[in-house]
Amino acid sequence: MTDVKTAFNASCLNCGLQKICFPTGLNKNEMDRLDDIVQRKAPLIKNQMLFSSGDSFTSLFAIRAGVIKVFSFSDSGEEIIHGFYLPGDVVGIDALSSKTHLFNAMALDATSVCTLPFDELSDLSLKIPHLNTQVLSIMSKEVVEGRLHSELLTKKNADQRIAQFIWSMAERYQSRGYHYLEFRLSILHRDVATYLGLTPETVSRILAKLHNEKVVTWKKKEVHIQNERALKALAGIQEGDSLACIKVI
Amino acid sequence: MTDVKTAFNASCLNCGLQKICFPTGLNKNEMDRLDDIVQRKAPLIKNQMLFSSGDSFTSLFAIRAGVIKVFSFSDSGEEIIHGFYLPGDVVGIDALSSKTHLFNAMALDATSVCTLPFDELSDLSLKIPHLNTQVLSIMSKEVVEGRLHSELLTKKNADQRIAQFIWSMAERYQSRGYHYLEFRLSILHRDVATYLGLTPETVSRILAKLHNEKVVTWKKKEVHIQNERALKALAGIQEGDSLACIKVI
DNA sequence: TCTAATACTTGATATAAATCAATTAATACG
DNA sequence: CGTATTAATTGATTTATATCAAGTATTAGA
Repeated sequence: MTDVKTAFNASCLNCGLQKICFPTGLNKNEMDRLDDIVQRKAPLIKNQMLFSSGDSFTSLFAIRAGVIKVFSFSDSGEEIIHGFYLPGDVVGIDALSSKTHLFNAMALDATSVCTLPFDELSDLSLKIPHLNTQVLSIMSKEVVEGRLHSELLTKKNADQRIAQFIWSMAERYQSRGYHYLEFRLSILHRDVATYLGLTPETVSRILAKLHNEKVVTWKKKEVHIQNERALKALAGIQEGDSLACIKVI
Repeated sequence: MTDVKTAFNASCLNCGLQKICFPTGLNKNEMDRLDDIVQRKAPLIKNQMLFSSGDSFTSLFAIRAGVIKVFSFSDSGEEIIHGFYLPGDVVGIDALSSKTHLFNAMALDATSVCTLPFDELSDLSLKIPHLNTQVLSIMSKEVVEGRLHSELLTKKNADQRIAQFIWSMAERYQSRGYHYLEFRLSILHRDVATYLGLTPETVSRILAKLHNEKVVTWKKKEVHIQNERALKALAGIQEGDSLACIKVI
């Protein structure tokens, strides 16, 4: 275990994602105890499944690096994308009630995760009340996130959806301390279309327009925001405001 | 307190909603301890707010009778409806992270709720691990519910959305032991339109069609399902299958 | 019970985005 | 490194649902 930790340079205490992951608000001793139950394995390769619908639920997963796509299929076999999860985000909490995964989680890029066996996490939560609060907090943010997505789907047109999507990714990278005006996004335009309830053709046309208008360029997995103000305006963000206040970032 | 309980005939132990509310899986002693922290007040009247966006979060609310609409407003002031909550459902969990309500909750009819002060519930949860599991389970169902709503918004046409909405209400009433082919629904057609991402005109037209085709009639707050099979088929429910397996019902 | 306000209905028309179709570009892999 | 596969683009056309408009029905309040 110590070897593994060393190999992935990975204790919670040293992790740059502390502030947006589980350990938020834990003291050193508590963090060490959390660390003891965290398992770290070899990274997933692109297109590898973290879990699949039907798998029994045993653990939550905190993302250390990479991107995870969470999705399912409609009755008619169409893919439904529920979200893209970045470093510091936690996936798997939706399976807590059913004890079986109802969704699929796939790495879109080389992705490493911390595995938190849920039974052990539950036991520890009883001893560290603040940890329990953390788990509840992560779940409540996920609920709020879902409602923001519904708002996007019911109230925004195609341009606004795409602007909001790109801007929310920028904010999420910013909150993690990365560059937010230029970043790599290993998400297919097709997947963005699915997530936003649009077709790939529509996404392509709107990205072409945003590129021509020098608002934002997204080519070959690289996003360049050229006009932050215009992008935010399109996304419907009030100047000075942020999605972050209610968003899982 | 005893007086109040008597007045509303309301202890968890005697409550018909046990199986779909908090107490699921608690033994008699545990249920009594839960009962001790539950507060019951006079019912809300139609259009009265249970809480509003900006209110500080102190309690969860379990619905005993009536309907609660949870909603917010977009930047442009349009109402966004996130859900309708029935007896046995729990509202307020979305505020757990922010400690401030981000959404509004309004009674659509005379509605009575059980108030669960969250600090006391948290303390009790540490002593009754199964109660903690219950809270987590309720939240995870809420996440799944949100994703089903997103599926509806991205993959279903107007007819399917309305059929699915009516059928899901029928299932929820059925799971509570009420009549499910004929029931009172005190939800405005306009609110259903908002919830489903449609206009009132579209809802009106489709309800007229479903009435003519003798599938389902919804007039003056009364729903009559005349052709269950056709309704389920429209909603995209496989025969023998149910939304309930993954839905908060 | 009457009246005002709100909710719902129905028809005509407009429109945003889907669909269909045909290239071109990028990526993966032998 | 070249080829096969998959993804993205761009244009022409269709379509589901929104919008606009003008009614009728229902509900709430004096």
